[in-house]
Amino acid sequence: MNKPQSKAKPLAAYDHTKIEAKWQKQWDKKKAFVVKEDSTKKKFFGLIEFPFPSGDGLHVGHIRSNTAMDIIARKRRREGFNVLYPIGWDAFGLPTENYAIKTGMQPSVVSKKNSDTFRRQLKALGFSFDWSREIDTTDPKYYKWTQWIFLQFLKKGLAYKKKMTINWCPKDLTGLANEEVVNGCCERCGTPVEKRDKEQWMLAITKYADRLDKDLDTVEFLERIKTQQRNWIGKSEGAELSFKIKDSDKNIDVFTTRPDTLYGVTYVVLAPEHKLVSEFMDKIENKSDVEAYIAKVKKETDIERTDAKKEKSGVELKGLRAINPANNEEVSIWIADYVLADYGTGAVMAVPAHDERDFEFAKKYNLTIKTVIEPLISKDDGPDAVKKDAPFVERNAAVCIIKHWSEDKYLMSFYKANGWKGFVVGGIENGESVAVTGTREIHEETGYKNAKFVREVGTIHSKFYHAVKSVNRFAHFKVAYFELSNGDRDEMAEEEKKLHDVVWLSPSEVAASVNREDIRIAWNFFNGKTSYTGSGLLVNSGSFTGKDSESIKKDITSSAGGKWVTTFKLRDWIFSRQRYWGEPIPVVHCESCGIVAVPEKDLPVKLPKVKNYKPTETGESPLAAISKWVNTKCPNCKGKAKRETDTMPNWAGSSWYYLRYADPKNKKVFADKKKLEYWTPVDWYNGGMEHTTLHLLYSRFWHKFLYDIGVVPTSEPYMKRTAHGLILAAGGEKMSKSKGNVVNPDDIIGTLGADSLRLYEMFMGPFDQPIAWNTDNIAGVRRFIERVWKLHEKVQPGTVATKDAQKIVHKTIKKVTEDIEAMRFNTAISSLMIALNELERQESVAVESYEALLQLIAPFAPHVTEELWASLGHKDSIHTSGWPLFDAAFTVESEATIMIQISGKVRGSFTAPMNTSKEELEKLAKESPEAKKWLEGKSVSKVIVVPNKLVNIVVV
RNA sequence: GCCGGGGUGGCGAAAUUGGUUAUACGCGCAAGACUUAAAAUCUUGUUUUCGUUUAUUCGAAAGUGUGAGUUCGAGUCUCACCCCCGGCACCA
Repeated sequence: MNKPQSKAKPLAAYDHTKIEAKWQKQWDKKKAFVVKEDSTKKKFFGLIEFPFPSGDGLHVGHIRSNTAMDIIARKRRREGFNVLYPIGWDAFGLPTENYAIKTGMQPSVVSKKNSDTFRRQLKALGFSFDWSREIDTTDPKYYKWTQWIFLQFLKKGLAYKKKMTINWCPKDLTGLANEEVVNGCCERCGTPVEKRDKEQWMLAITKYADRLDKDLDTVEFLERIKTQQRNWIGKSEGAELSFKIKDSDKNIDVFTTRPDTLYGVTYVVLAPEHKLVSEFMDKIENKSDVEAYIAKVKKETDIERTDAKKEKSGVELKGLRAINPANNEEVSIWIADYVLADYGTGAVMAVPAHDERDFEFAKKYNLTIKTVIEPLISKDDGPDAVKKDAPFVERNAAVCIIKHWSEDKYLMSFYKANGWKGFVVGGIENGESVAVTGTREIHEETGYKNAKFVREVGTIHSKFYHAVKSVNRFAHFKVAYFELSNGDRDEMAEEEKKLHDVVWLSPSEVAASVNREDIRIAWNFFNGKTSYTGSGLLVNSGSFTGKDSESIKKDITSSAGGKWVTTFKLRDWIFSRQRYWGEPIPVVHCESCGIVAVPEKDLPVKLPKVKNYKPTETGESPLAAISKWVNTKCPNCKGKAKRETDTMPNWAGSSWYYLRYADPKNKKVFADKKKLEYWTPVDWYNGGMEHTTLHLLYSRFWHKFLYDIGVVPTSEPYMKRTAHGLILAAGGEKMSKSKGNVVNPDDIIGTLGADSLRLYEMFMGPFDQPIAWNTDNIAGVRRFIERVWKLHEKVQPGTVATKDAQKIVHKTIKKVTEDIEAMRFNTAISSLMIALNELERQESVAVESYEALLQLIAPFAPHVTEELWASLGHKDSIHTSGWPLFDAAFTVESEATIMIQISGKVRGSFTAPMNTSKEELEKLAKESPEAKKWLEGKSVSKVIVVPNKLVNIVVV
């Protein structure tokens, strides 16, 4: 260690422009952040999403993410890690191509110009990137390996060509992947997508669906990222069952997660596109109706078709009947737009009693609704939770819904003890009917004499612990509906009056008061507006009647000859784009051999330079027009062949770029295995939530594939994934060029400096939360930097740090160290400000205190701290100095302030040594003047003492 | 509809695990100091209501989206509801 020799000479005024340029040059020259593999050191691979170099220049959002990871990277370096923090350009993509078309420039030229701007801007922010590893996805030396990976997919049969209906963007004139369609519109330009039938290259991501889902358990991703990916993959387990079509040898296969409701099937529904519909068309009696309906559905767009709010429609296939495999019952067959052709088997069994959509459909077309499940509510928490060791006692009871004789109001009992409202309930005696029990109980509990039984509504079962009787109760509530014919009423018995009042409520008031699940279900039953979709006890279900619906799903499935299967919502990845600016797909179409892969030795298949790369209306890539490039020889038979003219989506290059960082210049392999073993996996990856079901999912898929073919050492690419919140424009809207509300970082760097900008973006709010830009607030962090600069004047060589100064410094070390790890940058900076305020109050500041402060600020504001560090006489960079450690002796208080509370209200405080005994604290509190004042004339009923915190004296 | 995240001063936001008089830190605003003046800088103040004092002051109560609950004690826990943001959505 070199000894600092502070001269305590006043520094010149803080000139950010000079300082920032000076140190950036210096770091570049010294290759301060260039790393090599070093087996003696632990590695840390920190990653941010490499930017797409758009013509708009760097966005303040990039800075938020990059600064956060820069702070972490700088801290790791100083903790002794060998840190890889790389950068590159994800430069293929439509905006560049569109701009090139508009201006007549070559996309490669536009791209180069844009990445030059980005590089200049990133360097101006002082990020500690290893610039020697810079990569560019549009560099043939890079995309050679993107193409190579594609060939491996092809070899394993995971890349395949298929004619299918795809989403086509009429503005960008290209096909899109499912992940790129947002609410039926193109993710990039917002144009509603169209359907087109096209030959497409596909990647079989569905083969990895289960692992992509399951392996989320092995990585440290933010919970919301995991949920979102799981959602998207959409794993669902259920039964596949076959309904035979009567008088034929064909079956309708259906997928269901609720085989327990099989006995409640009253019809089956096919998607209008289902192939059985056309196969049986001649047998359908109402053929013309059916054909008309199919034609109508085909005309609808995806958005119209899948709007859940739209009223469902359908038409019966008359003359066809299906047979329920469970009980051989015949049911009708329908086609309807609410059944999707491409999910499950494209057909469903309809159970209107226990499925919302089926219910709605059945109501509309007057189809049978057959109840096969009665709700069973089992309390598993609270004081009435079922006790494992207590016996069950069954009991039948009537629940009475009672209507007023003249108004649309219903009777409820208001229980005075707990404020609950409920319907009149009474035990059913042996052999008694609900009607008899109900009428009797209504009279006993409410006094009303003329209740008339109208109908039974349904049954609800309930299991709970009956504390008074010390048994578990298994109650069967029969819900019945009564109407009062008039208001004739006897006086309520005294003991009933004590328990509850009688209140009349309107239907909406009833709905608002039913906060217990069983009462709510009873009320819903009565209203008949919804179906019961929960679990419970089976009825009308043959040999399964009386069983618990959850536990017999698999049994019912096998008894009906079905099988238990897993399905996914995830679809295979549409990998072709009909545009110029992407990696050419490295295959040729040979007249005699068909599709032939370009030999690996011939990679890369370079993008030809052309004059016109405008996309075409025909759905053919512009490359198709370049006959010189297209016409080639088959590598196999040397016969005539044409090159594939579709290109890859821009998600291709980004699916493996982090691997290339480990060995960016390798010409023999995409990355040397030893280097991969040293650097990968990525330890910490920060990026945007918008990539969760795109880039993040795609790259996990590629990585797993590369792992399977043995070329990468781990099965997951990223150990940890975090996400930053979006930076919005001042009004809270998205920043966009068209709205003219984009903040240009160059301006701020010019006026206030990169350090201020970095500090502001970290201080503006919680890192993971979206936040609106506010230029005024940058002044605060700029002042902070200036005050740190000025504090230098108070640094005197001979000064011994006071106890207070030491305490605040060590507390700050602790806080900043912890906050950086948790990405709580805003509170880390706030604690640095508090420390500065404290040190400014000192007469003079010890060198060690000031140094510690600078060392803590350094990751946030690397330039000004480097300058001040040097001014203290240090020859080595502050960014190679060890990360400060705190001494617990200074962070633990020796005295505690004890609050005096009287009946929970704070009335005063006193100080006492740490860990003073409870008895002592109580004594001290009672002797305090505040206590004396507030306790006068009162008597103490209870005293609560929390050591080191408070004494609460409760009085009456 | 379902799944996440959130609702605290004029604004961005703090508040270990329920417990040191809620609003740290920053912005803004107000007053003062310095200055011929302004900017910059520094100092002080800045939740609301009520009462009190000529005034500086002093005192009380309420207060973290709404309503209830648990507790000696709730921004923090429970229940119901309202609103905002993000994702998924006729997924069988």
